[in-house]
Amino acid sequence: MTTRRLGSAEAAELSRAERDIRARLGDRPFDFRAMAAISNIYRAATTVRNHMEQRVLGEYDLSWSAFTVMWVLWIWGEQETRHVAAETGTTKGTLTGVLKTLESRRLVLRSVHPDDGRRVLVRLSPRGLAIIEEVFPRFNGEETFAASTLTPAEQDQLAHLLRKVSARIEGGTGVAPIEAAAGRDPGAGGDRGGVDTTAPAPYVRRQTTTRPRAS
Amino acid sequence: MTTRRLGSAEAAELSRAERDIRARLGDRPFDFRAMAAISNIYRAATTVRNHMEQRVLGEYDLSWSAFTVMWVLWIWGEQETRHVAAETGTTKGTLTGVLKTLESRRLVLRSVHPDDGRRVLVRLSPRGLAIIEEVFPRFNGEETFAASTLTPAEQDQLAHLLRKVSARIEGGTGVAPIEAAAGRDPGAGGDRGGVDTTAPAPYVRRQTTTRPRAS
DNA sequence: CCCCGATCGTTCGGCAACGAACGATATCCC
DNA sequence: GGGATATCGTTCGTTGCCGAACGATCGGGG
Repeated sequence: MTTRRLGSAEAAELSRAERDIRARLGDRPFDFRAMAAISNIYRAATTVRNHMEQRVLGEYDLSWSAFTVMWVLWIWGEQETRHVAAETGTTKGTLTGVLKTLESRRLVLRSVHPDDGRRVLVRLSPRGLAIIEEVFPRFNGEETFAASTLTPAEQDQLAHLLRKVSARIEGGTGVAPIEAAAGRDPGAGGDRGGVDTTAPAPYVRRQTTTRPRAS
Repeated sequence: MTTRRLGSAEAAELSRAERDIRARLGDRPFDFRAMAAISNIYRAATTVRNHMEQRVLGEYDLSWSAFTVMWVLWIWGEQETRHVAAETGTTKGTLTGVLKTLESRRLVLRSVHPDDGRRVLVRLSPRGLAIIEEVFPRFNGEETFAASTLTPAEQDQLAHLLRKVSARIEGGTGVAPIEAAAGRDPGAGGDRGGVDTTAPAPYVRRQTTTRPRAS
């Protein structure tokens, strides 16, 4: 397939911003097709997250991260904190703070691992369980709403395409040539005690800026 | 890994997390199809952003927000800060901090609006211009990489589906209708299936003006 | 002129998030 | 056994990000 000029059908769908970008950069050899696909992922994600925070989570005074932590504990039950951190996509340090907040509100309970004094187990309190059982159905209702302009087949297609993008990045090493990235298992050696290493929970958050520091 | 024997074509593709969820919640009337579609948006976005920060932005000591600000100034030229805030999807308060950082590194320049002492104009410095012209091609190269497991037609399809989701949420009213809130004008048009004319810049963190806090 | 409301950018408090450093605990190996 | 090493969660410093409060500035009306 040759790189073709912008078709009118696609042009009609472009946002003003996307048209401006082509007006500004159109003469340079950028990959506008990939740019549209990838950047719209980010845009949709922030839109969805803001929607959820405003419509559902705000009412219960839950942050996104607090919700994801409770959700993980709901699905998988009592967990070691390191598993929760991996599953929610946060660092250990962040999780400590989130758990402190949740514990102060008596939504989760911490306890020391009986066989290993270094580890800490965390689980939902009865109160936390009641909250998540009330919140999640509403959350899922908003997911239905968000996807409601897509047909069922399109929803499946969207999930399918997104999984391929995630797998590409998670498995690959970047622009540097790699092979068979999609099917690889990069999780060898990681002991996560019954939790999948390669695929985090759906509502993972590792979004705010890190500053990997150059210099 | 490619075995299909779980009842549906999609089942073979589910991550372990997604299978566990169905094992835990499968007897409840949730919309698992929408859940897969929407939650994978968030997961892919997190993956993409982390990838970009580590692979490209980190080398230049740029945060994601700093990059988006510079990118907006690159495409649209000198802007009033309120426009930059709207375009990058941050609040005024956040932008102040980001601009302060960028200005301290001499990547952007601030100046008072000649006709209105309240407003502030911001533009790229020559140094900032050099940086973004060096960074963006690499950024776009990583977008190409991220999308490289998709065919061109699939990339277009992905962008198309995501635009429909974003438009639904940005223009729609949600499950529990809210009006007023005002602040931003989500374009006329209302609920037409998918074409979005008032979208912000691609790499935005979308933010709505008024957030009805609980209690 | 001068007040009044509106607008704009900054400041501030609070939470989230990261990486690095740290102390405590467990395990390995001689 | 006992010291070196590894692992785990917490603490610490910095940045991002938000909403609210604030001071400065502009415009209109009396």
